[in-house]
Amino acid sequence: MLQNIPLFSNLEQKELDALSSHAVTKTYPKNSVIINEGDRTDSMYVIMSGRVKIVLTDENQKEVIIDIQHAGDYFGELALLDEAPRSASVKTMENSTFLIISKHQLQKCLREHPEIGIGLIRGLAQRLRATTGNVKSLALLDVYGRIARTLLQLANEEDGRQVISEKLTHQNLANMVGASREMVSRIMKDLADGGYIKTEGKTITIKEKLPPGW
Amino acid sequence: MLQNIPLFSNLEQKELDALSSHAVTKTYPKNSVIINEGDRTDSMYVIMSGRVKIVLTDENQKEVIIDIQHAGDYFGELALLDEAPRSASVKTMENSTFLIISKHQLQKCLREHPEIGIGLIRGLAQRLRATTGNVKSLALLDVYGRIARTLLQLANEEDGRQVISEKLTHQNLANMVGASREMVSRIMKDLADGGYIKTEGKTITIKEKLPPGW
DNA sequence: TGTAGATTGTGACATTTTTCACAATCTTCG
DNA sequence: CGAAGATTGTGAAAAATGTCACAATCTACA
Repeated sequence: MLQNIPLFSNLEQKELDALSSHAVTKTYPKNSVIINEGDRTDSMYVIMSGRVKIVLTDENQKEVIIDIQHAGDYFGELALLDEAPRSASVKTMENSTFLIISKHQLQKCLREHPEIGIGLIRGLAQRLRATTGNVKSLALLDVYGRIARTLLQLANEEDGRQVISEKLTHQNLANMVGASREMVSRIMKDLADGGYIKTEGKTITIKEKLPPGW
Repeated sequence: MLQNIPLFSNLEQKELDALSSHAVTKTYPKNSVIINEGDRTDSMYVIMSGRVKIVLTDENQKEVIIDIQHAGDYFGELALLDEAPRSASVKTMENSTFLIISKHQLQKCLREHPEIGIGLIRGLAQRLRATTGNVKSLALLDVYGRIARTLLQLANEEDGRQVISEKLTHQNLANMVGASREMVSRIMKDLADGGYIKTEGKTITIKEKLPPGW
């Protein structure tokens, strides 16, 4: 299973076995909290199946979703680099199972396979760029612009069409762009009415280039 | 000079010499653009003197300031990790001089001194946490809250008082929190009137705990 | 030391976004 | 299948924030 994960893909079979034999596999039901912002836990999690959201939460439980991850993705790796508390929470959006690798275990593995470290760092750089992009959106775009950007980022080319297969409620989208659920509903409706997107079942297709400023 | 920079502080004198002898020192006047978001340059810059702002810019020149850096700080290190274009621009806020280290040069140095890599990574982790905190503010706090948070972050303890020595215009602050200059003026005035902060010359003192929600 | 340019303060309005309150659909799963 | 719970759509009103337009200070430097 691990060999499908880019981060570990160039480990040999026996290393993979070593890693997974020392790691714990655990399954959580939908809506479980896996990591709590502020906690001082330090394991890294590889998603074997399911889906999670990485969130920042308010004292009033208002949340921002900074990422949604799927099987093959991993989170919690920041704890490897310092002793700081968790910077975000992670919650399952579906029944999900994880491979949980302890900091100790992973560090051992890193010493033997420095190339994993490189991968980890590259991933970190990507996350920083993505998060920086988020700041840019939040500070410079209005709600419409943020939604448009988010939709485009979620979309994958599928025979000439940009398709979003991620199952998202308006509330989810709202939490991703830092806006109210109602605002998202209205804008999604406008986009659909304008012929820019089409919702079929749970997938959204972007039909035309989204209008730049509306 | 380099030995005062934490990142390089545990290099021996001759390494420092080697690094700086292969690096270029350059001075730029106030308001120069050092790095342009989107460019594919890949040097790292150490600030020897002066002050810069790391900014994200709009097509209409509206900007967000994601960081302000001083002598001893460094930027541009993300380019070491991948081939991606610059994720932000850097502009001098004052006449500033930099030590410019090429990617090639730094990589050589890294091979000989892996501990520098560790420092670099730690710094990266910190930046990611800081940027994540920024997203949280932008998405969950109103302008007042974002200003309060920014002021507290800029402040340093100085004989029992929280003092901000950074010289900031309201426009700067506005660009840091993603708000209009006028909004910042009004809120700063309210804070002063309420006795929460006091501006003396160019330094701001936070007199009392800032009211949580106002 | 003056003065041009930058910065700040502020009222009046315009715009954007949120909030509230329901009704109307969907979905899920016992 | 059917009911409970989630999700969506929408109008009206409130709240937050931005914009504009100046006047009043500051500040830097020629």
